Amino acid sequence: MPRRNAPSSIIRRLPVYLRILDNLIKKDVEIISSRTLSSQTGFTAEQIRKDLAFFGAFGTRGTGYNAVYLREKLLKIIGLDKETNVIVVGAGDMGKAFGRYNITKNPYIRVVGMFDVNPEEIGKEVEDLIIEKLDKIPEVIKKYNVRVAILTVPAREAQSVVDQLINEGITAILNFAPTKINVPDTVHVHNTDLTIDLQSLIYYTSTEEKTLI
Amino acid sequence: MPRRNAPSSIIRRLPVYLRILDNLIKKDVEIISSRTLSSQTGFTAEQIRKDLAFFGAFGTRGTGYNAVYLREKLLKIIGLDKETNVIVVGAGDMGKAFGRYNITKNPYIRVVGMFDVNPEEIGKEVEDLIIEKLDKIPEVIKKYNVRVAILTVPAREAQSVVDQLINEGITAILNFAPTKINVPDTVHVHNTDLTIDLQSLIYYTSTEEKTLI
DNA sequence: CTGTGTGAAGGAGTTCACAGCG
DNA sequence: CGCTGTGAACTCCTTCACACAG
Repeated sequence: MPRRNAPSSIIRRLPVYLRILDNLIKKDVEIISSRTLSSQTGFTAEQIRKDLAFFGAFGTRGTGYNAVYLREKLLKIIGLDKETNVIVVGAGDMGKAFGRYNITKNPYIRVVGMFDVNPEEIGKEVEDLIIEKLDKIPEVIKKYNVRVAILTVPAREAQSVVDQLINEGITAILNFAPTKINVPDTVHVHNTDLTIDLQSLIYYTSTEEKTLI
Repeated sequence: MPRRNAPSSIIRRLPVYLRILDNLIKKDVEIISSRTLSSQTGFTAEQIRKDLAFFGAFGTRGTGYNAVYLREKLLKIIGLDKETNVIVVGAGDMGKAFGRYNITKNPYIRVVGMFDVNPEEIGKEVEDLIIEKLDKIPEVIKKYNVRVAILTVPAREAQSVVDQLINEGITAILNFAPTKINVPDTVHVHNTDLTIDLQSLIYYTSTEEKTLI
């Protein structure tokens, strides 16, 4: 469907549109304009139209976008029209949080496995999952056709775990380990690093004080 | 110290440099080149030099950067030369994870309070913190001069909590609630949204399969 | 006359190529 | 001669302005 490689900046906004659409459809909204999407997302209306137009002309001039139709298009573009299974590697506090809290409430994505090295953690239940040893990963990947992994292991273990995961067929990694991980071009990584995020926020609090003086 | 408003893209890389420097200094490395930083961070050497040069000439031509000196400069630029206190609002799994796991190990940042609305959670201990009611926030903010909050409440509560926090003096928010929050220009927000991150990753796994066909 | 779709202009950040200094 | 520091070229995205369709 994409005419050429879509800019990652667009790709990161699509799920935002999808979420707004889901909410509005629940409220029986049928038609939605780029202006409405703009006020709910904070992106400009022009940008939203450009983003959507990148994948095709989904709207009706003078009217707006049909919410249900646009939602279906977005699902297809993102790849959420079929269920996606993911695994969580690293069953620390953070991993457990993802295992139960965030994802189970998401209609499109399902956590099908949770893994850790720590023998004390093995066998513990997190929601409907049982924490297993890392060497069970290949089995689960095969059974559920998993391509996406959430990585919440300590920094020093990250690279070796990543190497294993890639070897076993993972092609996308959501990395919460506070370190750079090396992957081949075929694998996509998104890094989220609390320390980096916090420290860069602190920059703004301190410069604000400076400029006020 | 910044000559003009620093681009946020630079600001987000500074903590990465800092982390590498900390690691290298522990190994008694004294001089470090932009090339070394490049291989450890994945950013290009030119970019790293530009980033650092934005704040001043910290290196020595022909040699490189003095690790300890550069670290001190970075601490000062980011605002980590003095201890920064933060609070966590929302003591769900995610909030608890941040309360104990990630931040207590960070030498520059200290979590000084953890808050929730749920009466069942109040009084529970997380590491050396006791979960308190939201109305205790002003007290803690005053006592510890807090400017930064980590927000891990459900989406529907986010905006009202944010309004309170800003009212009480918070100027920077690390937002984990899966929703857009509205703040005045004086307040900085960084959004981290697991669902958005996962869904955009999934885009790449599905397009990869398409292009292989 | 409303709201989408889009070429053109503009802006922000990155890469290049090299000057400058130890 | 090595590695930093930096103007200039370039690339990518965003904003603007308007044509176009209902």
